[in-house]
Amino acid sequence: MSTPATRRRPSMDDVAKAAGVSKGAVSKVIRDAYGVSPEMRQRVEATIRELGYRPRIAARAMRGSSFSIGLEIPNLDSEFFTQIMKGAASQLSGTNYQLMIAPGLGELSGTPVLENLADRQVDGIIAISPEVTPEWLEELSREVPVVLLGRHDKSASYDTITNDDEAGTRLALDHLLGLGHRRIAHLTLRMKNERSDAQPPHTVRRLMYERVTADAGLEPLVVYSDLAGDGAYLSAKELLVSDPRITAIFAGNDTLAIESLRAIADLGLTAEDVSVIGYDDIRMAGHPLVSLSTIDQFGEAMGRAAIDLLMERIRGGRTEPRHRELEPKLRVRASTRPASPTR
Amino acid sequence: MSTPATRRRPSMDDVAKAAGVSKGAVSKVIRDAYGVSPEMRQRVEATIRELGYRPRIAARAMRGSSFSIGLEIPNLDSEFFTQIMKGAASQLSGTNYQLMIAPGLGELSGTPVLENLADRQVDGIIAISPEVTPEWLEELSREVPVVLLGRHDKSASYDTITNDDEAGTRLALDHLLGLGHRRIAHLTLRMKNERSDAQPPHTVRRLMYERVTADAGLEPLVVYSDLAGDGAYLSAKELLVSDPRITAIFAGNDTLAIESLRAIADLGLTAEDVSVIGYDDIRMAGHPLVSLSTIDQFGEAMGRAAIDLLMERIRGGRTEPRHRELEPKLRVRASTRPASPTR
DNA sequence: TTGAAAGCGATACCAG
DNA sequence: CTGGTATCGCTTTCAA
Repeated sequence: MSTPATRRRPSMDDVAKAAGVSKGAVSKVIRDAYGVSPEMRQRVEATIRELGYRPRIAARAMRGSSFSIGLEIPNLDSEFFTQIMKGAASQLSGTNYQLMIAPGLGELSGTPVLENLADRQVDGIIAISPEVTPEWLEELSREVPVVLLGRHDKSASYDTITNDDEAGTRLALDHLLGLGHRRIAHLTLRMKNERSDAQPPHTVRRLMYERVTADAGLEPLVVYSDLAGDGAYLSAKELLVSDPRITAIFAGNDTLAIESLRAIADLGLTAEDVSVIGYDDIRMAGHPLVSLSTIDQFGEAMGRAAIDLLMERIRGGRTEPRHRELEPKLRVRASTRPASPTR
Repeated sequence: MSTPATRRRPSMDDVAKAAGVSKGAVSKVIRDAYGVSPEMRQRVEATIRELGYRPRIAARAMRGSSFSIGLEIPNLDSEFFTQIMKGAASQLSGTNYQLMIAPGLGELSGTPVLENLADRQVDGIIAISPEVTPEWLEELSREVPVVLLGRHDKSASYDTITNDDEAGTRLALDHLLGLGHRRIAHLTLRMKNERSDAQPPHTVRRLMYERVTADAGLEPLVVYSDLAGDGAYLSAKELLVSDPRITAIFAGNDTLAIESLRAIADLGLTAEDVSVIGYDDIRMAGHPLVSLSTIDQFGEAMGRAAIDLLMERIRGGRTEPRHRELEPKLRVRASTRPASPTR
C-alpha cells in the first residue's frame, strides 16, 4: 500500500516545528500581523509552501474570524437572486473572504437558514428575507453584522439596501397608463406572514399599485401566486380567462412576468392583446424572443453594495447603521404595446 | 441603555450549568448519543429551549463534523447549475445538514474554491469542475468525501455522476440529421486546460459531434466561446454571418443555445432558417416564446443523487467509489425544423 | 448513566 | 521581535 486512504493535513504546529519557530510566529505571518522580522517571515512562508499548509477556518473562527460571508436567499426560483449573488461574489473576489450561499427551500427559509449561517460563525450576513420579523433580525445583528436587501424597514442595528419600489411601481404603471391601458392587473407573490412594519418590496409595490390605480380612477385587481412550479403560470392564465377586459399585467417580478407571457402565448394571445411589464430586468428580459418591458433594480449593484457595507463593519469597525436606496429605471421593450380597444 | 450592543450567545457550558449537569451530558443529548437517561434528556432539552442554545459549528467541526455540504459551481452564468443546487438543497432538507454553495467567478474557480470549502471543514463536497486535474481531486478526496458531477474520468477515490453525453449528443445530431440538415455547426465552451484524462462533458460532446458528422460525411464546424457577457451571442452571430450555408446549430448547453437564438433573431432569421438544439433542458427552454429543442440531462436528479452518494460515505461509511450515469432524453420543440433548402 | 479532563488548531496576551 | 501559554466551545475517552 503506497498511499494512505486518508491523510491528516498539516497544522500550524507542524509548520512551526518544521520551520523551528513558535506557533505564534506562524500565526502572525499568515495574518501578516505586526512584529515579524523579514527573515522569520521568509522562513515561515517557505515552510508553508513546502508543506502545503492552509489554516483551518474552524479553528480560526473560534478565536477570530471565519473569513466567510453568508448570503441567504429565499429560494432558487428567481433569477434576480442570481444577479445579487454575482454582484456579491465579484465584489469579494481578490479578498480572503469566501461567499457561502445558503438557499432556502419552500417552507424552510428565512429564520432557520439565517441561524444556520450564524451557527457557522460567518463574519457577516446578507439576508434577503421578506418574512422575518424586524425584532428577530435585530437580535441576529447583535451577534453578527447583517445587511438586509430589499426591505424598507429601517433598523438602528442592521443595514439595508433597498430599491425605491414606490418610484419603480410608478414608472411601470405610468408607462402602462400612457399606453392607454385602463384595466391593469397586478400579479404578485403570496406572503406568508404579512406584517406592516416589515416592508417587503412586493408589499410596497402592491400598495403603490393600489394607490396609483385608485388615483387614476381604476379598479384594482390583485392576484397572489407562488413562484415554485407552475403556480404563477396557472394564476396568470386563470386571471386572463376570468376577466377578458384585462389589457395589461404589472407583474411583481420578471419571473412572474415571464410566466404571464407563457400564459398569454398558450392562450393564443400576443403583446397586441395583453401587455406585460415586470420588475428586476433579469437577463432573459432582454432576449429578443421575450423582450420584456421591466423595471431595472440593479441586482448586481445591490450585491456589490451589500459586501461594501459589511466590510465597513467587519474591517472598518462601523457601528452606526446605514440605509442605501437605489433608483430604479424603466426599460421599455416589446411586451408593452398600446392598449387594444377590442380584445 | 437597556440592551447591550452585542450579546454573547449561550455556550454548552451555560446550558450545563443551568441544568446542573456536565458538558458531556449536554453534548450527548444534542447528538442523541447512547447513554443518557430519559430524565436527563428531558431536563437538558428544556434548558436548551429556555436559553435558546444552538451549538457553534466551528467548535463541533474541530472534533466531529460540521454538518455542512459544500457545493462548488464554476460560475453563475448557467441556469443548469441552479437545477443541481435545487436538487441538492431539496435532498438535504429535513436533515441537520446545510448546503453551502461556493460559486467560482471568471478566472477564480476550481481549485481555490474547492480548497476554500475543504478549509471550512465541510463534511462532503460536490464539485462541478471541468478543469481540475484528476490527481488533484484524488488528493482532495483523501481529506473529505467528494462527488464529481459531469466528468467521465473514473477515479478509485471519488464518486462521479455523469450524463451519457455520447448518447445525448447522438440524440441531438440524429434529430437534426433526420430533419435533413447537412451543415451543422457546434457551439461549445472554451476550455482552459484541456486534458485527455479529465473528460469534461463539453469535450465528450464535441468529440462525439466530430465523430457523428464524420460518419455522416459532413464537415465539422466547431466554435468555442465563453459564457460570460455577450461572448456566446457574438460567437453565434459571427458564425452565422461567416457561413450562410449553416442550417443548424448544436449548442453545448441551453445557455449557449439561447444566445444563439438571440443572434438568429437579431439577424432577422427564424427557426425556419436556422435550427438550434441545446443541452440541459433549463426552465426557459420550455417557454413557448423560446421553445428550444434540447437534451434533458436531469440536473435536479443529479443534485439529489450527489447528496445520496455523499451521505452513503458520511453516515454509512462507504469507501469504495461509485460511478452513476444518467440517461439523457431528447425534447423536441419548435426551434428545430426541417432544413431550409434555400437560406 | 454521569462527570472530569484532555485535546482539536488556531489566536492573543504576556514575558523575556 | 520571539516563544510560551491560556483560551475559544465542543467531542471524546476514561473513571467513578
